[in-house]
Amino acid sequence: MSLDHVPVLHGDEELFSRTAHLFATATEITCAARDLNTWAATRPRPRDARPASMPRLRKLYRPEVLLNPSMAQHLRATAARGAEVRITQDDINETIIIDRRLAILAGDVVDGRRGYGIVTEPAVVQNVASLFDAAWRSGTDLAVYDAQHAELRALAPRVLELLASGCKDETAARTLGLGVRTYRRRVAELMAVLGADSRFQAGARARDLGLI
Amino acid sequence: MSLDHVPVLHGDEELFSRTAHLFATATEITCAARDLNTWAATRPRPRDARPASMPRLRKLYRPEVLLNPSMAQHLRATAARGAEVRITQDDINETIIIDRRLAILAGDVVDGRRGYGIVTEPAVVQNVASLFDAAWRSGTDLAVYDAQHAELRALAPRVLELLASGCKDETAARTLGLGVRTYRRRVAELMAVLGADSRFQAGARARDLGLI
DNA sequence: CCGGGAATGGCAACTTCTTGCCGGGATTGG
DNA sequence: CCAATCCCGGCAAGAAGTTGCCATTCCCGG
Repeated sequence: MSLDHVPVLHGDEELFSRTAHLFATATEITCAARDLNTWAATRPRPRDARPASMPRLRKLYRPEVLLNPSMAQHLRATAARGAEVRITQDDINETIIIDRRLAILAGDVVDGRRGYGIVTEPAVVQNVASLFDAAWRSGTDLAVYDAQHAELRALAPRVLELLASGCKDETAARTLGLGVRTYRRRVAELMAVLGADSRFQAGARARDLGLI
Repeated sequence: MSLDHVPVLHGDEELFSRTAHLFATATEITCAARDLNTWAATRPRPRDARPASMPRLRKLYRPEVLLNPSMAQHLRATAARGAEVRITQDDINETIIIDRRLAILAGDVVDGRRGYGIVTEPAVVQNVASLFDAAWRSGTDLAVYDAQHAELRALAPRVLELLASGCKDETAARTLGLGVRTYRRRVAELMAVLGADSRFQAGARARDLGLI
């Protein structure tokens, strides 16, 4: 197996222009992402007046995407159009798998363009698909997760703002009219959703997601 | 004085195309910024083969820009080309003042484009210029500041990485081969440079500056 | 009206961070 | 070589954040 032959596309435009025909003919698309910067945001919907050969769409995201109202709304709309959307706590890699025969792996951003590795080697694609399946099984359906965390998201923007302002928990809690214990509960939940072990990490991630 | 007539340009391209002639004929330009995303980064140098009518250039930045090696290098190069560069702890607004007659005030980012307010009203421009002067006087010359904080910047990237990894101070210190006390000194210095009161804020700001 | 479940917030024990203090080792200038 | 200085890192007191526990309250379905 030659490991040195993985074509890499640079930037979203190149990705879209070179892979559009694959999406057009696909019957099963699975998609995993840590945020919406990668796939969906820049490609709102390929062509939503094409319900004839609607492929099976499975989308797997990390919970923090739901903290961004517009991202959350986008996902709900996607689900409403027939896609299966799940949320997982797993530390997933950003991946698209088409018909279990081709995988697109998002890489690092270089010079403002993200690299996308195109994998066709069947054995590798199968492995990637297995990893996806495992994460998929561990995921929660969007609607369920959504309901469970409704009250968190209601408060999250203000909590984030207060955290970003640098004030102490005591101050922030009073500002929100909450007890310190409850405020800290919200912060802890927020950090769990962000997958952050420390407040520093939470701050970085929140900024990353454009939540502050 | 009518407050409702401040022309606003949207996005860097529009700003550059509409104000290029102003920069070309200016004899004194002052520039304040919290980071290099606003002015300098996207406009490396207007035309550096034009030393004939070199205007007086004063640039004032917040210390955290120096944490980014490429930003720091850019500033040093700017200073080497004859600009006066200072560092201030003040919470400055992003501003350009041309010949003390026109001020360009950076505003918020909307739809990915930053708004730039163009102010020509003499009284307002004078006020803005006074604010700038005050901050300028409180600033430290780049070379001096640079020397004072050399050893911090050497360690900063690794400290930031460890903070971003979410590990405890104990772990991070040992990873760096430092005592916990020293590691915490570095973190405190870093937070001071970032102007952060909490680690959450520091994380957000670090991410903001692209330091992690 | 009553019992169950969920959210709240006070309490408290612990952990983690923050900082001043200070002695010891390295560096530098005389 | 000595002294001044700087940086390091242990110590410790105190502040801030983390979490389990639990009584109280509210809401809801029975």
